[in-house]
Amino acid sequence: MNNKVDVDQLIASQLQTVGQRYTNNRRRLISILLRSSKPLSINQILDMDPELAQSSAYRNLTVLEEAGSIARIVTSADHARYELAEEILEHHHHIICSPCGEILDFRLSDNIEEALESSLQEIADQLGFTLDTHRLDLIGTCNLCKDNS
Amino acid sequence: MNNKVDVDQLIASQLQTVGQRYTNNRRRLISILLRSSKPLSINQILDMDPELAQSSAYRNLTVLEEAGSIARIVTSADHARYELAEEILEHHHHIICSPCGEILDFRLSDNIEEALESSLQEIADQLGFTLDTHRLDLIGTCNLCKDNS
DNA sequence: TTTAAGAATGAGAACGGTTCTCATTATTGC
DNA sequence: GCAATAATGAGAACCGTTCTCATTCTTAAA
Repeated sequence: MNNKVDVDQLIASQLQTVGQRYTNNRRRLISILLRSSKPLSINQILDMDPELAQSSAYRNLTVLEEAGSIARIVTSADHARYELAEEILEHHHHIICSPCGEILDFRLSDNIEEALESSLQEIADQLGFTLDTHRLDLIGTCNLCKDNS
Repeated sequence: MNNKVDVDQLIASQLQTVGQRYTNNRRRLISILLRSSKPLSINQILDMDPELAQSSAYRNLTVLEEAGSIARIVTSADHARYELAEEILEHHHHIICSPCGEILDFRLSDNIEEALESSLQEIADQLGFTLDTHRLDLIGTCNLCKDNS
């Protein structure tokens, strides 16, 4: 899933499945998220493309989320952040700086990730849950915020 | 930390440390959370004690969070939920039903939890983060919601 | 005990991120 | 081309949460 063409085709078909078009505005949003190595807030997205209207951006991000193309990340009460879905980015986790809200992606080693997943599946079975996914966030303070405090 | 007296003393000293009193309203909130086996939304809390004013409940939950006595859990865009801090409840994780928002607590086996934690510490070091905590959420659908769909 | 100073309370106003409305514009199938 | 339908964007509305401020309660000193 490293190729832009492949990503575009996947997203086009994801949108088609939920009866939505891959419009110009939606392509702009995807393009911004493709260029970013980390989840972006609405304001960051709008700053990167001032042609985007806020209301349409929100609406289209919701559509893209419903299509399964992007993921919305809610960490606290402030702005949500958006990134490409795991189907595109691969499964990963987040490390969050609580002072500034910055989020970086990271991956666990395969053996830890696998041990964790089988353990989680077992727990979900016991509790009678059908599992969609899991999310693992590290909460802390980045070097930059540490220096400024 | 199974004894109500111990919990009360711990919270009293946590509040004192941040220059706050353990008032009657704050005791009511703690009592509600102590009686619950799962994180509660504001509305659930107010339903359990109609004497509580909404604005005071919000303010006191914030004070208790700042004192480190309770934790605020934000899962998506809807209401936040509150539970006693890990210092009181022990370290644990959440399994969340995305249709209805219900949250249950669960614990990992010690060996998986330990392997995970040392791996996470390593990652935080590499990225230059000082780690406060981590959170692991399972997202899925509970049996009840499954039956109703 | 008073009593004064500071903290907590609660009703309602304000705030702000997000969603909705609706008139306009673009796209699609015939 | 031409309807029919979908997408767009500006601004209004929504709603969970926070703030304001007048009142009530606590605390500590006398």
